Amino acid sequence: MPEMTTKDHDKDLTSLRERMRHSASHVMADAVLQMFPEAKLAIGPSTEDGFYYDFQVSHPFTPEDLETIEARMRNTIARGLPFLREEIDREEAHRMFSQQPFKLEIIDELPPGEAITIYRHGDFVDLCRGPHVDSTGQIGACKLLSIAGAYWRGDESRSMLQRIYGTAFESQEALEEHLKRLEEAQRRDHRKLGREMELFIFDPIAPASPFFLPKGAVIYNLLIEYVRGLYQRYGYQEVITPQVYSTELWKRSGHYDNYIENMFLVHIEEREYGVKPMNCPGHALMYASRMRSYRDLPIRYADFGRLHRYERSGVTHGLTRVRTFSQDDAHIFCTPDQVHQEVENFIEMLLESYRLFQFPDVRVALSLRPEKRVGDDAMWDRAEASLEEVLRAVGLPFDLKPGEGAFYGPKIDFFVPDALGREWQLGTVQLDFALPERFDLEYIAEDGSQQRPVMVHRAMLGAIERFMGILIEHYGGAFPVWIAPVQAVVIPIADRHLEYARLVEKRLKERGIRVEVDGRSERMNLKIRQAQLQKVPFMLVVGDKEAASETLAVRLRSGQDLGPRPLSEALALIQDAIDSRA
RNA sequence: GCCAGCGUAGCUCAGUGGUAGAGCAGCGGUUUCGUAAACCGCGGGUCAAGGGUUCGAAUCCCCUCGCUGGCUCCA
Repeated sequence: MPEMTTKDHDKDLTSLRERMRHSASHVMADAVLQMFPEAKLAIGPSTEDGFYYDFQVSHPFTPEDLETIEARMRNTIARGLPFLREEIDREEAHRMFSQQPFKLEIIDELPPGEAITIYRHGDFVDLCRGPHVDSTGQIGACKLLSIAGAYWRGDESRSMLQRIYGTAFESQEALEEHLKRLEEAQRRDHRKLGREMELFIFDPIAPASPFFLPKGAVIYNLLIEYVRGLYQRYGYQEVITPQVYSTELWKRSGHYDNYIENMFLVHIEEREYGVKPMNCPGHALMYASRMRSYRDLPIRYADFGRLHRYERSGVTHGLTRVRTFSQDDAHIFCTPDQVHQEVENFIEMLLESYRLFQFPDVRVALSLRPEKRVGDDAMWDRAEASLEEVLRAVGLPFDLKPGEGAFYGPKIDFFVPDALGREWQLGTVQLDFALPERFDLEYIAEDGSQQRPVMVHRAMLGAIERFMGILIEHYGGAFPVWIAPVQAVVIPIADRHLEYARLVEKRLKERGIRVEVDGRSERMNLKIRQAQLQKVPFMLVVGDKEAASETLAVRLRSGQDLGPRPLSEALALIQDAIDSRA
């Protein structure tokens, strides 16, 4: 027998948990049926770190119900009932699930000839492909977590079911560890940190619209400044465009037909205007403002313009889904031949920035032609192939998402998870064949003919707001020094050290370091504690010794005490940390 | 938009039909201190908004707004 490797062990554990959780969902459905015999069962799979089951019941589940269900589940688990697999034929399946319309729907969609399997434990039976653990006794420690609504088949036009989420682990310790991780993640929640660190606020007077406080604005502007630096190297030109356009523009761009319910409209002097949800039509106008030669291409217009989108109530979320934001948006106008190189250059720039921020779990998706689309198949073939080639050329693993592309072209999206593992789209690069058509964009080719350029929409960080939200959670508020809103706090021990503290402040400010002096008549311990909570990278303590010797006692937010350092050395230390962007 | 939950002081929260509370923060004072919370005192509320039930509502009901967790959506 070969020795079992860690990898095998992980795989076994994953498979055990999957079977256990799937089994737990059956046990939960059993408990729900005991309490509500008229409940209709939908589906109950295992998930990344738990399971759920969807039910249709007229009685809305309450938190108390959850406790009762959990108690019944524990009872079933304690009884150690075996899971029994059976194969049945279609007719029998119909009979068996005659009271379960959702199950009937699933049965009818199974390809003919495929075996129909059911799993039993005790008196409960469910249509199910399996696999399960051998007996309910093997389920381990489980806990129900929340109640949510979910559409049958994920279809908004069909009934809303009640979903119960839960999780199960092989041991009580593993379960508790998981719950602790969740709590830990909640401490990193950017909404909580944003308030505590005075980065931004929200006010119901402008729902889903952040107000960036001075410290938040520092980070916001530094991100933009960073992107500007990249643009300089990668050949982008920044432009500034209007905020509000007559709806004639949105009719021409197609937004009026496809996006109007997400737009803020204003009526002035009997004319209708739309606040821009995107920059692209404005850039198309600039492109079209003069004759273009193939020699001018590619043209790369970058725009940090503020966008407004009326996101449906219920979908907004802290900084990560807002109604007003700006993106590191740019549009590249190029010849079809240049598309590959442009997309590749963009991905290179994007990966450079993601490396800087040390995102460990970037997921890449290539979205292909949707059913409703513009352009002929040959064009889509070329466009999709071109994006796929680039991904292979740069060696990025990616998921294919058929049907998920924009109506105007295929796209590559970059997703990064928040503290709780929810994925958010940050970067995107989209090919667009529709807008150049609608705006009649042209360039004169080498042979003198008029040609249609391709438009590439692309954003690297995506919405700065969303990016900041992810960044806050990623670092738990302890930003790298170059981006920390306050890089150093000078902490005088007693009032008599204030004068020297001010001198230190002056020296740091001369270097452009973002420094504050905590000059309150408070104890040093309190000042250190508060600087720690604010995650300030450098705490510079000054007392009698330091004032006398022109030194600083340097403390890091890790808790490490570097002891007294000459002023010049401390300055160099901070400067290095900033310059390295680490 | 849909399902469910929540909304009490700046923040975190207690208060389930009978006079609105605590801690932190804030303000005033005392303390001048060596690496994560000194001490004493004082203010602070349209209990989200509106309507209803009741002798009486933070508490029960209706409606609106906002937030949270999901679902759908993310052009």
